[in-house]
Amino acid sequence: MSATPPPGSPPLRFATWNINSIRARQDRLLAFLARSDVDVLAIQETKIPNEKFPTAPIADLGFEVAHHGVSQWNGVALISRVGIENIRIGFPGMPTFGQPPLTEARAIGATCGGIDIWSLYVPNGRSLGDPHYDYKLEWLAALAWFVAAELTADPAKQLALCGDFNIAPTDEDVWDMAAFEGDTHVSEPERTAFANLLGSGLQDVVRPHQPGPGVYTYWDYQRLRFPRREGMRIDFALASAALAGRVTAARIDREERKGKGASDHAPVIVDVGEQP
DNA sequence: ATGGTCGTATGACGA
Repeated sequence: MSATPPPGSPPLRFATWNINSIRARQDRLLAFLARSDVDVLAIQETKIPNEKFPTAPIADLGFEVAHHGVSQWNGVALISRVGIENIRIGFPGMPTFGQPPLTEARAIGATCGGIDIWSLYVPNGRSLGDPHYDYKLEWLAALAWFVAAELTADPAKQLALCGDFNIAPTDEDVWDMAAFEGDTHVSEPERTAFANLLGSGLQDVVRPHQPGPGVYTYWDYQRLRFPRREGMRIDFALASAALAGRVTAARIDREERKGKGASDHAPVIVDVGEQP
């Protein structure tokens, strides 16, 4: 068990990646950990219950794992070689879905290398007017409340929200707005919810280093979307002001989307400098 | 050609 570094944190690299099934992507995940030099990786859609999660091969590479999965759906994890402490399953006020209420595995948080980091899988929404769409908006509103409370308690907190937010915040974040007319991910309520989340005290720390248009993190498996460069920017690393000020670089590992057996999402990687 | 593909309780459904 490694210790969390003391305040005055060292530089580190963290990343977020919707891997779309740990079982289908285990070899790719291990290869990514081996080559990317990430210290902390937030993954989403592991699609596996805790007891089946392949912790051992990840541990062999020197990483600790905190995974939250209750079924073959959803599932989130944090993978860290700079310690994992203060593990939190879900966030206070996180909504449930349906009746009877279902608590889904969409959020896990921990302190890694002096940063409070969360792996989040925001509900997809399915379609406008679907109960799942309302759930998505409620989930995002609750998340904003949680972040506001965290930053009110400690305005200097090093907080990172990583994950698949299932929202393209601006028209630039999709390849063709006409293709998304009447669809989720681009609707005004979703974009307002995302803006409110930023308003709780967070910044997109990738965009300043990867200006658009044409910068995406997700490409549908269908219709040759990836080779046609027809994607969406829906995966984000959002940071509190104290952490955002330390970010020195960020990139999207588009290479990981290539070839047989790729996830439909690419990893998003952030470099954090030493705390001044 | 109004789909095309992946993933999951392999069977419809979710993304």
